[in-house]
Amino acid sequence: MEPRRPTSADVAALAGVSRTTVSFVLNGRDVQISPATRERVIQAARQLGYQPHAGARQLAAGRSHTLGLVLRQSADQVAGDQLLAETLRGLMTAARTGGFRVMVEATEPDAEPYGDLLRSGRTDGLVISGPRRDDPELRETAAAGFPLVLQGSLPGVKVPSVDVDNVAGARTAVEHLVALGHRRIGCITNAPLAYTSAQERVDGYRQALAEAGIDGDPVWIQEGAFDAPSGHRAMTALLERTNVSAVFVASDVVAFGAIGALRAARRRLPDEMSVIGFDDIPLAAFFDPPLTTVRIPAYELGHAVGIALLDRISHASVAARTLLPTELVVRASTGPPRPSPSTRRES
Amino acid sequence: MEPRRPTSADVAALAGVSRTTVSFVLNGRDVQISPATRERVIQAARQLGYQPHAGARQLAAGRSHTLGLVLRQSADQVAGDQLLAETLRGLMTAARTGGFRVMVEATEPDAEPYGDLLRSGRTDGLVISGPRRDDPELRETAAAGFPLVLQGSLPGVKVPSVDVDNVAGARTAVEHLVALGHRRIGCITNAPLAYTSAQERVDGYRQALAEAGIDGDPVWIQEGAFDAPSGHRAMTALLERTNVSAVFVASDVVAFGAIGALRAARRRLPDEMSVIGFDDIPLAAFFDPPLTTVRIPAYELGHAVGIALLDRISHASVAARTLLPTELVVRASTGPPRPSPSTRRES
DNA sequence: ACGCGTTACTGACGCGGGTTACTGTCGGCG
DNA sequence: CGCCGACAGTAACCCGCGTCAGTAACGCGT
Repeated sequence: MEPRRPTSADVAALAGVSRTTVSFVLNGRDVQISPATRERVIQAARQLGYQPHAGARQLAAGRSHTLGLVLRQSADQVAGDQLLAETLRGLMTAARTGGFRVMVEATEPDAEPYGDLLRSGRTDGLVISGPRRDDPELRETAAAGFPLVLQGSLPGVKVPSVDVDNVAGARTAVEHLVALGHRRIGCITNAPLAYTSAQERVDGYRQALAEAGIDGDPVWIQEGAFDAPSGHRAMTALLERTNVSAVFVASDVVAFGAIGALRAARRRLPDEMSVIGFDDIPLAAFFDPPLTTVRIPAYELGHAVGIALLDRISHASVAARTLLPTELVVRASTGPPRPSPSTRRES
Repeated sequence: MEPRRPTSADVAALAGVSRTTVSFVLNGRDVQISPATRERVIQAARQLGYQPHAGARQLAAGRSHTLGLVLRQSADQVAGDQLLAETLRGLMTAARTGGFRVMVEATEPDAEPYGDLLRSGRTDGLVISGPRRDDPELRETAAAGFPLVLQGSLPGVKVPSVDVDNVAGARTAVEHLVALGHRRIGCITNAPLAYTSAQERVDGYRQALAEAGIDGDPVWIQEGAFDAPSGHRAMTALLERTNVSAVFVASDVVAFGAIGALRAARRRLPDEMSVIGFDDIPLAAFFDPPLTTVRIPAYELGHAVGIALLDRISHASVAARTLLPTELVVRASTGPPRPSPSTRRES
């Protein structure tokens, strides 16, 4: 027989006060309790190892003190997400400052719904990570007034979002290539363009080209899709169909595959081709060559999205859109273009 | 004004039955309800979009239907854990089959406790991931009778554990090197030997050497510590102090750093040095060269640990120790030793 | 001495759903 | 015809806590 867990009534009995007083003291309500009593209650609680029952508290107070993180991505994407752990850590840290915990739910897009997390009161709010363009459940849930915050961007949805400044980050990357002297700059996306982040990074790429007075060529842009093999394919296409001297790959993982293709084609980095990535995953510094990339502040992203959600839950005002700055990390995969191998191609 | 969420009383009213009946039907209790009534209740619940209140249910039934995942590692380790996402997915999938959700908690060792997750009733059981040798809280919590399952191994603790067969995996790796003809085989650990997994992998390495009739040299073994830089350092030491022709690196991430050191030393893989890793992280296939390694079934690991915990919670019997098999994945970083550069060293 | 406002605390209700013991009804059988 | 048991369903209590309305005691001014 286990010694039944102590309840607030036990604490009250031990401290010689009413249960109400215990509740007031432990929840730090307005000071209508004498310091002496307060201390007695606290001691009693400590002595008993009292821990409020989460369910009871939730039932009575109407709040679960739990945040939900919904991973709205395919299994492969989740598995390949190098930054998830960091983002999660940031989110948990933020949650903890508000006395919250984090519940994680991975649902393939168009598969199981997540709204029950809210409707069952299991969570007080949700962080939706990496949604696609369309998500009916998102609209419904938001319309129902549940606190939601997007991690990522989704134009046209009235939900606060926190994201990395993809456009600026991509622009920075391409500006770096331009500064090195490149004029023919390819782009491999991190995902199909239906994904907002992919679109934004391409936008940044285009902006940088425009600012540099470079006429882009649509063929310079190839689509990647989250993983290294897609980068390999895209780079192969780029080598076949263009003569770019540098490539902005909007994802380190994809860049990894792209570099593999360069290796297979016996193109040396950075002499014969510069490659700049995006994300700065933990292993980026250990690529061969060490990858120049654009750092995403993953921890801060998780933290910021957590704070935003906490604010929403407490009805504080939340910026409709928060963009976190990225940072250029120059390593060894980029350099000036070679004078000119001049293998100009037609068309 | 939001339309208050429907309660079981609403469902009961709509179906024209008592709340008790609703509860019986929705929880699938013994068949003392006529099919017609049953159907009416189900329809009513569906029509109202009824979702039981998690807190109330937890309070009444005493179970939260929530699993906790406690990451007992330093922030850096969590960030660098390439397999976490997969393991988490497996755990969530297992949880879902039992109607459970997953709550994640990352606590630095010796920092915040996690026992309150259990004592507050927020979770019905915990998966403790990657504990070190010692953890007083673990012993206490286990002794208090809370359902715990370790993901990893911790000798001497009476808690069921699920882990990868590190010993066999390491042995397989080294046997592979032996089969290629190597006799001087180094080892870089994945972590300090205080970590069980590191110790086990070294044990496997030693076993394989012994079986092959090779007298190991203590200098052949260098300690890595989770990240690539540690692998770089360890490999540098190995190059300076030994003349091994192959190295078993007990972690792909560490191997990445080790390969960096080889590159810096202008040693070509696999001609001048074979390297085999452990884990088979998503990027392993895209190393240069593609890394031969030992695959950890990360998803299955998470799934198995989840099932074990679910069993413990429902008082089913659980194996004290479950070991999942690994799989050798041969890529291009290993090959036969070169005939003999014969730079035999003394000592 | 009395009234009145504080201060310090408590009684009792309700949150929503699980569950136990009970009631009423009907068919079948002796 | 009367009794019994199975069947279908229900009333009422309980889980542990937050909280509002209320009460007792006390100080203070007149």
